[in-house]
Amino acid sequence: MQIATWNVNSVRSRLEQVLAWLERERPEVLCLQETKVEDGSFPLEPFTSLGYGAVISGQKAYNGVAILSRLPLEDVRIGFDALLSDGPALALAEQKRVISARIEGVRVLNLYVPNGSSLQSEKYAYKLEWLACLRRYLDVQDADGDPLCMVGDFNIALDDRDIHDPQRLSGGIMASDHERDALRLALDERLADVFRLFEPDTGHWSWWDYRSGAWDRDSGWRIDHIYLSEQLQERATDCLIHKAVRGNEKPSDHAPVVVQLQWPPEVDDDEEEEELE
DNA sequence: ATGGCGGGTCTAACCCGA
Repeated sequence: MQIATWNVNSVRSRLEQVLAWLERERPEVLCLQETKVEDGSFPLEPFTSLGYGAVISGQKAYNGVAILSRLPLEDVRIGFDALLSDGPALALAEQKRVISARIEGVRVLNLYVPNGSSLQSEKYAYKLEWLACLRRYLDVQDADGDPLCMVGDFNIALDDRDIHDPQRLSGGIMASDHERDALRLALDERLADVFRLFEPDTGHWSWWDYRSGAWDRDSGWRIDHIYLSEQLQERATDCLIHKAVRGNEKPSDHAPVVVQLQWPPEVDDDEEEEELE
């Protein structure tokens, strides 16, 4: 089972590229961020034609998330307010950044974390509030007991290996202590960045700025992540960034990230014998 | 570098992203 995440920077602008990639790669699940479209205008039909069901939560011009799946989507939850009824969760619900569904018994949570703009900005305070709310949301969600695959555009480089020029950029937006701590607090030992289970080295990016020739200079950041709970970490065999997609004509500034899972777990011989007893 | 590019929509002396 393959689960992918991709900030497409407008699903309508990127439609032909997303469809071509889906036809080629055929992941069971693709989570989209920055769809930038209200639900009534989301292009559902091209995806259903390829065999993908969809659950969506969008708004005009900004943000927007969706989960596309060739397997049944169950128990869909939209916004932090699906699990939290307090003031902060309700206030954060205005921006469409959170959607989840259960797929083959796995809770797939798709997030578009606020960027924060700059450390002095009100948007940075919003980002920290949002991450604090994420932590509380995950605490409530834990009661489900389902294995968790949390994906998305986190707009945070977890450590300096994830930045092309840490000397210049570390400590700034997307690489500051407060936001890194807030994300690590939300992860709280229960979730692992699956890319790092396979690749310890720097030099692997998922986002390249449209400006300043960042792509040509390979000056990127790794800010698109897939986090797995313990049960799924043991089932992961691969996590790849589809870098070539960033070289397309009219690309998104993000590349897709894909995890390969042995899921549902194969029943091995020992277990079969136990079941027969 | 209050820069760069490329989405969006109130098509602009616009806003926003990362």
